[in-house]
Amino acid sequence: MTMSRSERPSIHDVARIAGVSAATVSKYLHGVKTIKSTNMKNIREAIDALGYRLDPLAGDLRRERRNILGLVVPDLENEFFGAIACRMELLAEAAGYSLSIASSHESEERELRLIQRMGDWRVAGTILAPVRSERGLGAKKMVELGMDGVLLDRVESSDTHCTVSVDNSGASASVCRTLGEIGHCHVLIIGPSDVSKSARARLNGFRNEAAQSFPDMNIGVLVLDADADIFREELALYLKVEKPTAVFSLFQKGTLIAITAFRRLGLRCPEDINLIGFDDAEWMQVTEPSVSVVVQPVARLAETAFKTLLKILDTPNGTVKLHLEECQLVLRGSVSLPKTHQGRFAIEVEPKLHI
Amino acid sequence: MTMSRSERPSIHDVARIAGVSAATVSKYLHGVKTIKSTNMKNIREAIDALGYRLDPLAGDLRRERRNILGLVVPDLENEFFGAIACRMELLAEAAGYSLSIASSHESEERELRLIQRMGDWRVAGTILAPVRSERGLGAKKMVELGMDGVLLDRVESSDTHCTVSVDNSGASASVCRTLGEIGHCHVLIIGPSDVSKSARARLNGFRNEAAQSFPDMNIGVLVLDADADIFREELALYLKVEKPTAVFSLFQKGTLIAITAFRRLGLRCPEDINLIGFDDAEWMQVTEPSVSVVVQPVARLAETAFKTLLKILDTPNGTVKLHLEECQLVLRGSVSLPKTHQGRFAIEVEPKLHI
DNA sequence: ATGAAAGCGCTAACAC
DNA sequence: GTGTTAGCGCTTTCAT
Repeated sequence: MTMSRSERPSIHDVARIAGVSAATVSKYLHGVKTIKSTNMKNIREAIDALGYRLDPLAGDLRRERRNILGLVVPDLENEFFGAIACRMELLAEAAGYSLSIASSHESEERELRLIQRMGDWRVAGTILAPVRSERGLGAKKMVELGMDGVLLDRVESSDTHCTVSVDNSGASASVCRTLGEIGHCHVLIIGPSDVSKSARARLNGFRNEAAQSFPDMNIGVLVLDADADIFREELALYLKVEKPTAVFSLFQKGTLIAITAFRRLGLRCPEDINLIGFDDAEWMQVTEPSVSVVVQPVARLAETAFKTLLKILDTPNGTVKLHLEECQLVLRGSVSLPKTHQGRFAIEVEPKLHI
Repeated sequence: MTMSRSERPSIHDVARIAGVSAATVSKYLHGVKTIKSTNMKNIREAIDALGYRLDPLAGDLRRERRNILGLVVPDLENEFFGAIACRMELLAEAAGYSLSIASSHESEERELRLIQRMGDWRVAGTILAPVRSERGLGAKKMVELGMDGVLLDRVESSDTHCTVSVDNSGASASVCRTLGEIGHCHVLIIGPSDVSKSARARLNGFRNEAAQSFPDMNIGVLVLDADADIFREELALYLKVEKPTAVFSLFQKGTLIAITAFRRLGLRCPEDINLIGFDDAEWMQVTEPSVSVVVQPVARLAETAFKTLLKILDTPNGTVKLHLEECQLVLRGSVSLPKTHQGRFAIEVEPKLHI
């Protein structure tokens, strides 16, 4: 009773031992119910005896559509995308797919190559969190190759893709309203160097809300375009000279830099200056003061993107659509809150530490 | 000039158009030099005309050994393993492999299933960062399935696998020496609930060094076994009652909790109490005070593990071996440093902020 | 309810 | 140098 010629038993080995054909074993393995029970028993026993396991790769080669999904994120070292990857992994698994995870290391050229590679693997669908936007190199390539997929997180609406993103603009408007209502008339916004869609949406969301609700608000903008240390000095200079009463950081790194800048200037927060950051992190609850932040709904983001992808795979002619997930503004020690406050977004004040 | 029957051109389409056989195209694609230059040209043109791309899956099915490597880590949300995954991705790519990344979500049962799955895919080799240790479910399964691979990061030496890890024990000894030389006689060590090999090595490394060099040092140990908030209260109670002069946290979360506990008790750091944490993070340079830490050499860890794996794939009978990578103790504000200090490990005092 | 046969796209042995 | 042939391990008609 020897195996074909390879190390590992194939479906034919199982078939031979069970006294049926490979086709029947294949059916058994795929849950086809119309199999004589004696055969089922024989097959089961043969599988156990051999320790047989289906080779997903071989199946995928034969199948019209492969059971593989691709995920491309800008950076796996980033906790946010790490969390996204974690969720996707579970979701893909639950849906019977393998997930191929890759990261573009914040390079659009690499993003392009990764999309190409996903295409090479003929993945059934791809979730792309682009480096830049829905019009970046990767998204274009997906169209060019006719690949199904959804765009995630640094995107606005697109007419070629379904996109899933956080409501950056709305969340920033909420931040603006919060600061405005407290009475801040001069806010400095600090943003990342890259011109990612989300950063721009955050900036514009704030500006538009200010223009509408607080026309007198003075808004400064500083962008980190070189070294972090240089940026910190620029920031310190601005704080010293212009004396804004609040800082809104559009990205985690900026939030960190702002705190260190405050400390070096001897600025007390929230007494001398207030701070709100976009995107939460564990350490932000531990700094002195703890940082008020816009919390992004990572899990919901992943789920929406995934469900949308499955829907696209089901119905290739689905409508192209933008999904927006709402954020939550969590106020902590870095903002001096007045007695009453109300905003369109959920606001949680000094929550229990979730470490 | 029609393609076989599939959407995408196959190697046969290229062959037909170029007027050669598929075998020749295959050779061309794999860099075989002995091809008539007119044929090379024709092949190149056919490939361009069709937009042909090699299907790695089909090739892998045929090949004796697949060009896929597996990476299993405990948690992708964890920056440390995110960084590991990032490096591995690049290394695998450079070596001509696809990398399949999966995370066990800190569950040994899941780890087992993931190893099984890597086996199903017949990956050429697997890098496993186990949930528990070199004797966990995943490592056992690898042996059972005869899978080649190396174990990474929560491991000591094993006689079934090559293992790559940080010198936890040595780094902790260095921490012990540092604290002892400063004059601390009562140190509280806080550890994670899980009984991971690294946590145990860190604890023992400290204890052994203390036993040898500072026999009078009083060492308390507190383990986080339930909720973080409960743990913080236990910690606060210990600090208040036992009054240790230094805390050594074996894990990031513990470091965070220690800082908040200090603040709530009104303990000034480093005046009233010193703190050293194992494993660095960006925010640790921003807290007040900044946290002294043992920095793990992530990049070197990944490289060593990867190189070791390649060596194993080359020479199946290589010697089983433990690779230890040295850590670096970085002293920041949370430790009150005396004038002179020397240790076996590199010590960097108050470095420039790298944000 | 089952099996024979064809083939997914590629590679490898070997003959020419 | 190049082509022929024979699969890799599986799925999928389609006939029985």
